[in-house]
Amino acid sequence: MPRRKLEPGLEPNRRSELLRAAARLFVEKGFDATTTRDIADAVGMRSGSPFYHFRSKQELLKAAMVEGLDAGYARLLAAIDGLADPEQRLRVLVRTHLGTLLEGECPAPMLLGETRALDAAAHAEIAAAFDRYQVPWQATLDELAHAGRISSAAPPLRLLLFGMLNWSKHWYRADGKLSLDELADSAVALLLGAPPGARGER
Amino acid sequence: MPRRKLEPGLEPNRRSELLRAAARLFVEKGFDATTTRDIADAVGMRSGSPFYHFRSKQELLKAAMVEGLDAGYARLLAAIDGLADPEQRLRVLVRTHLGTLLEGECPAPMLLGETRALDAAAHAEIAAAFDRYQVPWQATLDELAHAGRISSAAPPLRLLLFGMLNWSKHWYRADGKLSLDELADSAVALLLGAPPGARGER
DNA sequence: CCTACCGATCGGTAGG
DNA sequence: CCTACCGATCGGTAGG
Repeated sequence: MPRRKLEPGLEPNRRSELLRAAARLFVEKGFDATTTRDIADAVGMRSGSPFYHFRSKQELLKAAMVEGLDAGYARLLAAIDGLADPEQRLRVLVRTHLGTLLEGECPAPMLLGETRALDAAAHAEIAAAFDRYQVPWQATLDELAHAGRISSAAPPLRLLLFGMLNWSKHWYRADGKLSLDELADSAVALLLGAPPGARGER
Repeated sequence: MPRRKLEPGLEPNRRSELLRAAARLFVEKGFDATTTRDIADAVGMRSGSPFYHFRSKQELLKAAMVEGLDAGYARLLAAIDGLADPEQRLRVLVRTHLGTLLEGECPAPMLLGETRALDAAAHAEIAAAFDRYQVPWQATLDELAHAGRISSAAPPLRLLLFGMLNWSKHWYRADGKLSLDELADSAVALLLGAPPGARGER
């Protein structure tokens, strides 16, 4: 017996398959334009079956966002592990974030606009996940300010930075001339200005 | 006879009322979640009547975007009229754009994500309107680069700049501590770095 | 611009 | 996780 098709719920994979498909479709077509039938089709289920795994379409969105953000957070921590220089760390944060956003399967920040449909409790869970995600960013900006590389690390700076990165989802084309590395460099250069020692250490 | 209620089409106001209501609702609830009945209600019409003015819901979105962008463009030109200094002009462009976006009635850039629902012809019209809107920005950035105030005015810079401004729609609260002037200053400071002469001319 | 309406679709559920 | 289905809603239209 190769693999029982029955015994639902014992395949934890199905849940995350649904989540990934939902995230992709929500980004592609929007929350409202994506039907639960689309999501079911994408993973080879029948129309009613997603509701065995999730109570509602809203919960699918909430889970996709929270789990997507937490996965991105883990990727961030792994990428900056051991990097002591805040400038280098900023560069890695930016590049990793762009990778998640533009190449990854669950560009959670792009779904921010879709959360209109969610209730207050879901908003709170998502906000908490965003807060976690932003911790290493703010820490790095604080260090840069302390080192005099930027004039201030007040909150608007972090928000403007995320804005300039996240908006790239609207215009960046993977098949264009601009590579992700170059885009990351442009963003870091915009934030830090030209390197103080002319051509920098890297 | 105070005012004929009949004779439709002779009131050009109704069309722009529909457009303004549609833009506001599309931003608030999203294109798909906004029904043509919502839009009709918002201007006191019956459910079928918007279709007397617009062929489809899609055309309502397209018209709201194109006319919103062109109105913003006109506001931009009026605001920078006579400003010779590129740094001052950038500041005014940024502040005017934020005003349109965060206080105005038709924050067209925020509807960019909703255009998924439109066909290629509509996309082309909207892209043309965006191109018009960006002309004074690129010109100003080119001047700043020429004057040595920024190291390069290559296209990614303009796109990153729009991103950091447009994203503020997701987090900026008019009732918060940060004023629009302060936000504009933060954005300009991020782009230009600290003024070369320490505390600048303004 | 209104009335009356249609065909299609959608989120969700019962029961297995 | 499937079958079968419901109630509600939605974009759009005919005819005036």
